[in-house]
Amino acid sequence: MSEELPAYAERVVEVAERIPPGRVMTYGDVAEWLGEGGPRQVGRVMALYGGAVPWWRVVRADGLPLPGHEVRALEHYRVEATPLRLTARGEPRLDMRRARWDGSPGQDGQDGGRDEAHI
DNA sequence: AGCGTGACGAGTA
DNA sequence: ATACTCGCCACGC
Repeated sequence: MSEELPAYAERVVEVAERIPPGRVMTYGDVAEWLGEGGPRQVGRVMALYGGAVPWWRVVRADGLPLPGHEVRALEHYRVEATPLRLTARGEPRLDMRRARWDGSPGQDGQDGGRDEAHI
């Protein structure tokens, strides 16, 4: 059976699928990268069709994991060695400074030279 | 038609 | 760092 999803949704999931392990993209970044729609649109698409793609690599600009899926996301982050940062409250949140992916090739890995302090 | 809500983001206090 | 406000767009009542 062919799942015909909207063209915009298809682009969104394609971008999400193209995000390399250990890296993340914000909803706004995906929208900006596509040049269409906004963060909320991307969020809606992910909420509906995100189950077919690595949804944990698409996060909020705050770097806060999805409420309700924190454990699942953190598990993936631990496996993929995604740069994390501990907040004052002791809650693990993504270190956007290093984990953010701009969609350019060559950044599929971590930055070298920098001391990787993944929690 | 208006109004509220949501897997958002940025600005301001 | 937190809390509040506004802008954004699509969906549902």
